[in-house]
Amino acid sequence: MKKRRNTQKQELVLEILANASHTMSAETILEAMPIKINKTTIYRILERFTESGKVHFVTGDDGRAYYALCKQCSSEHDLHNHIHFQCKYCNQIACLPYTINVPELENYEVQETQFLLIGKCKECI
Amino acid sequence: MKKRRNTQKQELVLEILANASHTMSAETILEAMPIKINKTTIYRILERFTESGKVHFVTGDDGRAYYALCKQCSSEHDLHNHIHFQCKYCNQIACLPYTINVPELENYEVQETQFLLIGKCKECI
DNA sequence: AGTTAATTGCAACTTTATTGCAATAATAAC
DNA sequence: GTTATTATTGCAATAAAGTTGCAATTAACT
Repeated sequence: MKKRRNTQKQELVLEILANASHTMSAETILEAMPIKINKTTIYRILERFTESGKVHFVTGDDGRAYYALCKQCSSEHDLHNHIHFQCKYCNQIACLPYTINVPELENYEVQETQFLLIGKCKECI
Repeated sequence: MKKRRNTQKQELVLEILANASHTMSAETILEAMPIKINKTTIYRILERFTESGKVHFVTGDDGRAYYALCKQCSSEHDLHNHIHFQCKYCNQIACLPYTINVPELENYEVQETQFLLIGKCKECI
């Protein structure tokens, strides 16, 4: 993969994620796009950013992927081991500023984590 | 919903999960069934058991739901706050005997949790 | 300019899970 | 026991999320 500077579409995805207060699904990002863009492109942009460590995602218990800019994540190879909260009622997923200590496991090599709390958020209580 | 004793199919689902060393997807359970059964029925049985607290599930980062008998889960309203480990290579998800302490959050009411570690398991290292 | 490689769009497709409806089976009421 | 009621199951169709192959476009490099 040759290094190339970000295209306009890639920048827009980053911008949208940067301004988001919650994680966003691919579809929501698509809707937030000010210009016409194909959904496959969105998926591919997100995939590349996830691989490069700019973006991480949590899989909600609805099975959908929710993306966020890596603001809290320190390094390129961060475990993304902060907590996410998914509200069952408004279905939003937020990144919370709480980090979970990943235990040392003999038989497993941990590369990423997904810590998801599920329940009711302040808006919906 | 009236109380009724488990049907044969429901018992079989429980039995399969009880004998499993890892969590199982709906499809895997279907394949493990010794008798003919419709996939919709599997989904509905799993849904009921999940609601009643006999079974819990984790959503893998592939978006699929993986089910397990609640062996480690103490009460009916357990948070299922033990760790799961998903191997990226063999795609198996295991319940681990490590419990994560759920932090007290001001603005959120936690009802369930999904703690997933992702990486490489002993078999695949 | 011409070559090479990355990016994007489009349509078709795969996979997982859900829904509506009819058929069946189990419990309760008589 | 027979009937009424309610839960369970099967089947076919559908929904939703994400993926794939291929052609077209765009950007960088020489």
